Amino acid sequence: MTLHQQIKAASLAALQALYPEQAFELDQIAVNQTKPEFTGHYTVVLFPFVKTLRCKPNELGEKLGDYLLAHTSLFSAHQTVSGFLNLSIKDQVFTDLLLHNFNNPNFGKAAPKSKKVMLEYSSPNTNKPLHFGHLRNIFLGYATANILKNDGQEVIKANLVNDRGIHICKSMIAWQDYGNGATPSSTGIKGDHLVGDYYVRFNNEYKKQIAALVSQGMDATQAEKEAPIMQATQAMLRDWEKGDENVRQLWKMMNDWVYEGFNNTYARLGVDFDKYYFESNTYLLGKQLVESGLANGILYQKEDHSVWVDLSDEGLDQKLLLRGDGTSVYMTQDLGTAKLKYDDYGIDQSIYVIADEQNYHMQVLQIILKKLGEPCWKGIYHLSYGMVELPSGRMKSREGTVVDADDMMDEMIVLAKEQTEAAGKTEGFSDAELQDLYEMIGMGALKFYLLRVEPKKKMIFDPKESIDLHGFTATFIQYAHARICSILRRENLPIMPDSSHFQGFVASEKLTDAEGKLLLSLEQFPEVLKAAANEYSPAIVCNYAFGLAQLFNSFYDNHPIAKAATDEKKNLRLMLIVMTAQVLRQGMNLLGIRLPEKM
RNA sequence: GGUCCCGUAGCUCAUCUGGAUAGAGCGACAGCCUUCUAAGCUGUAGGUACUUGGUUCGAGUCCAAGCGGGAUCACCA
Repeated sequence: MTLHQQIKAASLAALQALYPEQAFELDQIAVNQTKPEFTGHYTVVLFPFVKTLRCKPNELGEKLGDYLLAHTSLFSAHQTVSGFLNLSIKDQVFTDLLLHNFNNPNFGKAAPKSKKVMLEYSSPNTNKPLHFGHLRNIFLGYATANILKNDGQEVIKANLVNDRGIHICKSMIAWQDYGNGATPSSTGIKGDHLVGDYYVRFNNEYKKQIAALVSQGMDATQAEKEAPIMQATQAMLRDWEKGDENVRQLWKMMNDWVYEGFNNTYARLGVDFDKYYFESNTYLLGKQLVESGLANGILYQKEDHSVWVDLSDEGLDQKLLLRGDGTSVYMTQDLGTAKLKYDDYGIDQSIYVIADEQNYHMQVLQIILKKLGEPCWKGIYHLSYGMVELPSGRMKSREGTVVDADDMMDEMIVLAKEQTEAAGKTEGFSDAELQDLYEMIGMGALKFYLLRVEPKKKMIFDPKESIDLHGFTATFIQYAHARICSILRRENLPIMPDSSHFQGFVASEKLTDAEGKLLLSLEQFPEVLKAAANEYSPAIVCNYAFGLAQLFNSFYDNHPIAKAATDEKKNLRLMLIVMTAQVLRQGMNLLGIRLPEKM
């Protein structure tokens, strides 16, 4: 049990004992961290009780505080200030925590529970490379999966690849018409970028053709339909659906280029997947669901044979599920895939990491599944995040106004190199070690930048301003970690020393304010991770880790560690920084951010 | 127009789910390296939490209305 929980429980028991005629609920008891301007670590708010108990807040505070001190071994002092009972935690509670956990790699890790979730993220289209916006999705998905695993859940990371459709054919047509047989190996261009180039090429040609038709007097919407390149693309899609061998071959070849590129990018990003779904395999699945829904009278059919669902009882509109010609739409596919995931793994929850532009779609998906009586509807959770925009607005790959993911990584690593060199911190590293360090710093900064904001909020990224390596950044946390490792090296201690290094240690000296603050923060790590899991929010971990690193830096500045006044203090502080480093590592590890031992 | 999301320091964000005088980072200004890494630390300036009402002992947080920004409401995905 965390201190926070213990204090709540103890306060409840105390109130119950002091006022046996009253009934109290755990939820009524608000326990907060004490504000820095007051003495104490945790604060019980007394106002909720003064009305029913008809007593003065300060009297209640005194009574409650006295009782807690007498009946628990948690507190050393209490003080009531204008309705708030401030409790000071005994040093021994903190030193016990430290002794038991300073080198515990499982501190903050929850016991396994029987909950199986699938978390779908990334889910790219295969017609263009990944951009900065996708990175938010990917980091968010990967980090959240780790956070849920840490919470004891079984997590299957899935990637639903959108590998078919008209947009894929656009790149194919452009390559066929203008590519002259270019391949990644013949051009030296990464596969996903090469295909993306032809997607842009398609749009350029398309625009030209429309303009030409319009100048001949055709109206714009007509021209959009009749542009020869669009006609050819639609024909290609039909051929694809028919299984035309040449088209399928071209399709497979170009998609393979893209996958090779994506795999390269995923590897650099440090993310992976347990299961891939391909829309070319699953896009027909939903049809069956829709047909049985039609047979059961849950859905209805119009004269043109198109199939619809009526959601007016949910306050929504009608939604098309099958076209008049029997082909499926986006929603149909998603219905099928949702069921497939459930059937494949018997999952309890199905999480979708998808941008907030699809909030409505996800809401409708769930409602339709519910109407169809598919049990998988219950577990659907849309982890919605705000889009990443440029100062000029949304990124449009069609218009080439995107910040490319691969370029971004390169730039971040260059930035890390420049700043490391500028700080004169390259001595004592081999070239390979430096390269690894730049990678850690650059990628760490990028990941942290995208994860530190609450997922729901949209972000604006200005490419002209590079991502900072100071302040609220991964670099700051990495630096704190490197400093700790440096001290341990000088003391000839491993990063994770076992208790034999501290034989015979007894904590008897009073903790300083800074020591207490660090320990208080360390103690909160498990509940922070719990909150991050409950709220699907890596940002909570970012904020916590930064706060902890801040506390450490401040502690470091005014407390000698290796040269502490007594052996006891030295050992205590060494254990304290070992634990701090371990918690920082574990927290950042959940976010996919590595911490160097030297920088 | 309907529905949903957002609005906190010049900028980027927190505020532990309703608690004390709203906190960090960047930027600005002023200090701190013969002592474990100055990518750091300490301090100063910076606020009508979009507005107006309401609920409450207590509201940035909950409710209502309005203002501003965004998303979405396709036989696109």
